[in-house]
Amino acid sequence: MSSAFERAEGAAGRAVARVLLDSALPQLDHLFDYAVPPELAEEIRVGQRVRVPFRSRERKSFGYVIEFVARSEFGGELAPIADIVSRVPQLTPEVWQLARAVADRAGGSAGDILRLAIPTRQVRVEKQHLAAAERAGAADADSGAEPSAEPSSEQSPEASPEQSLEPSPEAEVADELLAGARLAFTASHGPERLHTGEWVGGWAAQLARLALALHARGRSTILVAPDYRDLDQLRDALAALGHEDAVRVDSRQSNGERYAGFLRALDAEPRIILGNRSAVYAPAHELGAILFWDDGDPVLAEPLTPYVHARDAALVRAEQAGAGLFFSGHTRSAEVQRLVEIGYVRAQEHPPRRTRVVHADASLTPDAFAGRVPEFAARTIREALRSGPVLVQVATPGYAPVAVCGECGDLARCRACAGPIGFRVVGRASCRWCGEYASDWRCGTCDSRRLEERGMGSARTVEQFERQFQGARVILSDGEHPRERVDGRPALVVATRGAEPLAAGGYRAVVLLDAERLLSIETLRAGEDCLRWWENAAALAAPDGICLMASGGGPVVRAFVTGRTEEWLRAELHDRQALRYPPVVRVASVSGGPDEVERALQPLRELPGVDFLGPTPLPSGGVARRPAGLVRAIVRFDYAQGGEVARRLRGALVADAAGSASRTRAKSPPGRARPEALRLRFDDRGVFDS
DNA sequence: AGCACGCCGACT
DNA sequence: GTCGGCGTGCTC
Repeated sequence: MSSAFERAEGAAGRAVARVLLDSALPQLDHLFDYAVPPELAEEIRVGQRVRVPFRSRERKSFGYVIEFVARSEFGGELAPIADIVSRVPQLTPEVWQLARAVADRAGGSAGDILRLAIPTRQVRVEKQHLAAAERAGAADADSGAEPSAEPSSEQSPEASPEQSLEPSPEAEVADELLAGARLAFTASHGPERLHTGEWVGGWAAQLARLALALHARGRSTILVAPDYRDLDQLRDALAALGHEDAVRVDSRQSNGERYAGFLRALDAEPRIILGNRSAVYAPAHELGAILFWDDGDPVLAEPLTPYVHARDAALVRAEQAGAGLFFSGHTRSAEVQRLVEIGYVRAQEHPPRRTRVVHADASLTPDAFAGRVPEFAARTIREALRSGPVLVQVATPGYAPVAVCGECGDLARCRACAGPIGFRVVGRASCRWCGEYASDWRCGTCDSRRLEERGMGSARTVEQFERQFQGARVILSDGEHPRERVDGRPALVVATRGAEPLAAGGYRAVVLLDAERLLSIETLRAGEDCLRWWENAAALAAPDGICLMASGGGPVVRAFVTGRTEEWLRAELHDRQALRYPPVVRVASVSGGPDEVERALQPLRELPGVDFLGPTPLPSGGVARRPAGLVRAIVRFDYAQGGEVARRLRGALVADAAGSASRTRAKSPPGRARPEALRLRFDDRGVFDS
């Protein structure tokens, strides 16, 4: 950023520090100039966290030093920086540039992105890290080697097999990525045995080899996977290849662990950074590539403002850093498919190895139900159970998803919130929205008090299977009690989608139930999500195992059964083109009071490639306790207009927030934020779902 | 968010 | 001529 400039100009060139303040206020999302006092001139650096006076001489705010300039453009007198919080420059120029660009694209504040990127400091952890780095530096100076920030406790790299540059498929891909390639890769089904004896998905072993090939070339890699179970597999695969010291970023870490990893990522060393969605913002020395596993998983969408999807942040970062991008999955997301079709991402051509899939549609043999599964599926399960584990994927956790009146058959509704009632546990009906137990339930139609179970949750399926397959070991894995692994002995494993355990050697059979129920989820992404859930489950089968689609029909099921998922996705994207649905266009939802929303939309009306849905009234009350009178509009725009749309909506947000202070004071009593305040949300894939 | 500034009506 | 209401805009 300004380092060359700094050296040239010396202390005079650093007389003024430009600082980004910690603040959620959109009006403050720009740089403020501060004088660098003489006593801090020696130590101060770009990227350091500082304490500065703000709003008055006494009140202090925190912020990051973004750059130095010789003199300020600001008209008034500059306040001096009060303090340097830590001598470690926590914000690298690359991450700053990324945060700025990502925030601008999403109509948000850079500070909101930095909160995801930089963990809170832990003094003890930092002292430890700096002491270790100093010791290593001193040791290196003695031996005449390059100074290194590497803590001395780490393994010597020569001891591990990871340094080899031998030709391999991964080495070839690594070279392409380092030349800036952007690739979409469909990973083969099936598990792989590590030389430690552990089993991981073949995809994990492959991504680990790729990350190590990049590491061997002296470059850092960011490896992003949706959840901790995927991350554990990648960690194991890396460890088996001799790389024990990947930097981990995940939500289960303590803040100390997180900060320790962050400091290691900051070191001037190539690192493999392994993490969830926020890992895309990690500092990385000489970033070579960002690798994604299963980018279609919705948990990669950030739930905090400005709601930027990890994939989008990675696209920006790869572009800025000149790094490669690698999207790996058993299926392709609609977003990556779009990137392939516009030629921005290149699809790997080799057909992946795929589990044999058979369709055992119950509707073809209507009398063939012996219990939870059609007779043909039951035979397959019995057969497979003789030699190993069998996976059964079900749609719903709990006992029975739906409760109906035992007299008239009407759907049972919660007395408190009118939500649907179901059985999470056998014999215990409760509301699926508010959780209230339906102990004194009465039917609104016939006044009966008798509730009946409808539908099959995972627990009820287990109950059925214990009867139907007597003597079999039945194992349950769901969101509440996930099982990461099962051994290779015969067992009937019932799992909800996404909670399937990995089986040593792979499952003899994978049975997919409830297709019609999954497909009936009314979202724009239902088809895409189903293909992802099914392919990910099928991938857990042994190479000679079988996958059984036990029900359903229609284009999505057909695409899965015949393995023509890419064709289906192409057609799906083509349909969305006609409808102007994402990801063919971008969307932003603009909500708030009718006047506020109208003022925000006004500047967009003249832009080409932009259209509007609404504004329409938002429902009041509900779980969010939203007041009445609010509206929402959906703005759809071409990618090329994204920058301009975001800039104008952001302008409206700043104006609304600046004016809001006075209006709030005048009217509502002090309390929560002004409800009619303007709210923006870009690229929310849920906007078209009811 | 909090605080200063300034414009307009009501007062000494 | 001056005090203080509150709407407006700035915070380095």
